[in-house]
Amino acid sequence: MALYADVIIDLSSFRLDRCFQYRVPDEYRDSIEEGSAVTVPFGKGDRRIRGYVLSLTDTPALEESRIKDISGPDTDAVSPDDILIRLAGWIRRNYGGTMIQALRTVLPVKARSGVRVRKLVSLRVSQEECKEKLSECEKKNWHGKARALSALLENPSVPYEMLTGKLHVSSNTIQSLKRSGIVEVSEKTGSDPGFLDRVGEKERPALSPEQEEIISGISDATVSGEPGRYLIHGITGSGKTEVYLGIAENLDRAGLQTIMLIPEIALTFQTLIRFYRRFGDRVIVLNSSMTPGERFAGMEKARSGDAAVVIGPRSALFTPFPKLGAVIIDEEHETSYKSQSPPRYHTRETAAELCRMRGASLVLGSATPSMEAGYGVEKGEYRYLSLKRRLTGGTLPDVTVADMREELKNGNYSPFSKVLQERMRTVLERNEQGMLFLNRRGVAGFVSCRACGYVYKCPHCDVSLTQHGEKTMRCHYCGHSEMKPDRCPKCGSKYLMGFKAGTESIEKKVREFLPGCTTIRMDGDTTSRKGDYERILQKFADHEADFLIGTQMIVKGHDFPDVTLMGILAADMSLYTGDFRGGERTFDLLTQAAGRAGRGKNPGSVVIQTYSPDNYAIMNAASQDYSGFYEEEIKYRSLMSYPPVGHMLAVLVVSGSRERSGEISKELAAAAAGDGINIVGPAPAGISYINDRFRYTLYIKSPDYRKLTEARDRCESRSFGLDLRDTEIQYDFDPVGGW
DNA sequence: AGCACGCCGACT
DNA sequence: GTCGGCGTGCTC
Repeated sequence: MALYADVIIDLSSFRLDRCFQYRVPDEYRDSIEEGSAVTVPFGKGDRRIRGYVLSLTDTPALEESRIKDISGPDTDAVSPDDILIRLAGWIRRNYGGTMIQALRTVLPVKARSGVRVRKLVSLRVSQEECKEKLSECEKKNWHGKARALSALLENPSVPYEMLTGKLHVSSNTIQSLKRSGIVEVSEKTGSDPGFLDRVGEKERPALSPEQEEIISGISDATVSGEPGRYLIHGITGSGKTEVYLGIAENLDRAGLQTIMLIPEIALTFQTLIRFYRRFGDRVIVLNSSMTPGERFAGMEKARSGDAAVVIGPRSALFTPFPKLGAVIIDEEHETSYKSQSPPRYHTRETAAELCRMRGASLVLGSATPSMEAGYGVEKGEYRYLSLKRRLTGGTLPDVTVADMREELKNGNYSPFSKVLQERMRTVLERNEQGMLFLNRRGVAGFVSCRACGYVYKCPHCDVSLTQHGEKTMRCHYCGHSEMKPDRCPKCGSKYLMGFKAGTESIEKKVREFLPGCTTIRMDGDTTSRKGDYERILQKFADHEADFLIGTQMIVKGHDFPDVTLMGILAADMSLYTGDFRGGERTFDLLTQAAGRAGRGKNPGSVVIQTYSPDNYAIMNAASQDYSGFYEEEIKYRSLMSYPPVGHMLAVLVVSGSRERSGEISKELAAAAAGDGINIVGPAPAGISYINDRFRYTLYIKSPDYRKLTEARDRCESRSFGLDLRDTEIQYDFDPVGGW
């Protein structure tokens, strides 16, 4: 009966983003179904190309003679099931791009190759002997050996790359340990982390009543067929991971699987080990260092139902489990959950859709929930659960806000306030450690008054203006521009400046200020090579420097027990980056930064330096008050109709000439126009010129998301009639991070 | 995307 | 006369 198949061709061009009809030969009548990956002849030369059958019919849509036959099933490709196809369709509709791009993001690559040989390092001596050796190494300041031994003490066997990679033990060091007969190096093939069978059972931590309640609440509801959406709000160290484990375990008992998502590069050995201890080889781990073959093996294991949990970054959302119980998104507010290439999907929303389709629960976890999650709670779409107690000990740090306007008034022109200077001295005297955090997001630079803190903002969009050239300031949303005046309109001071300072100059100033102190710098420049990041953190953990100076990357990281001071040098930098998420980003960064100090025995202190001490993001971060921040921020979003209250579609036009970009973006703006939507711009993009190409952006706003997808459809149909050679158009719904 | 067809300039 | 430039249009 099904004679014809609507096939989507595996070529990502928006001109081919539609179905082509093929005949299903008799011999494949049974084997080809909806979702099947097939090989079809395409184009003049009938070149063989992969396609996916989206639907089957028995009526031809065009002349019989023009319809070609399917060559056969494509066994080198994975065929998506109907849910995955529907999810891909949903992604295409909601985030733009082509259907084939959506399918490609949802499907694993089939490649049975490149299974690496993994080497394992394990202990050849008893625990006691190892402990002795460890203290010996510590005395002799053999940091590398000490790290290796303490890892081996925790786990009888550790992957070789884990030691050389994350823990930065050189292969020489391992050789030396091997020669002295303390460890042995064995090999294991296959994609399973081979040390599993040697990971000992460890006693489970006792659960707090809070944790128990959350675990059973979520898993009972899910198992009994009433999946829900939850937000777990809990500070670092409040035991979120234990809750995730508990949920996954309960679901597993009921035969349901769990997808555990973590931000990019955030998968620590510790987290991993905890999942392995609980689930053994029924955990699938996905990470960026895996070959396509290993990834595919993981997906097959999931499909077969042999696994209980998958842990990985956003792409792990598409793991084909037979019976999905829950998707857990840890650190849900992290920006890496938004894809930055088409289709620019957001993991949180896509997971919500997947869970809806599959009857699974969605669990978000964060110490500083996104505005989207908070708003979801407010609207009753998410159930709010909180973990208030800090289980791992350590006291909340004492936070001081230093008003840099006052410092200037008092003649302090250095980048360090008086308080910070004092605390830095104390750190050095007590042989403790300090971190200095320079927020360098938003390179372009806002314009502010150093005397009173006044910041120039767009009169229409209420985001900070950005300096362009010597004399002009511009809004990245609507293109509004004005001259930079000589004097501050509020206080008349002439200390108006675009904000800039680098970690390098700060490092120099620290050394000048405290001669004899040691510093390490961590930023884009010092972490260009693979492994630099871990190496620097490890050096600092080994107390090889008194101060660590760096950008946002120092905020996330392991606990440093000796760190008692966190200095945030310019809290304002992330506040005024010319987009509407500045406040949220600042609150998140400051809260996390504050949490870095005082993780050990000694109490910590945090100094936040700012020109806007009464800004609500800064004030609420200082008092660690999430709901206070949320209340203020949602008012602003609501007033300006920014997400999550309203919705916003960014359209980026890139072309080789400024005029063409401008013209095309104007055409699209005209095409997008419609009822209930508001068009802002077009204007030159934040970065208006890169790689000899000119970029314009256009923002389309509406309280109703559907109106935005409709506007996008109008733009797409209009663009068929435009000459788009040398031109690229990208769509980004509810953007995170700018262009 | 890739490939053919097609209509203009300098070459064995 | 013909080889080759890439602009234009189509692919079930």
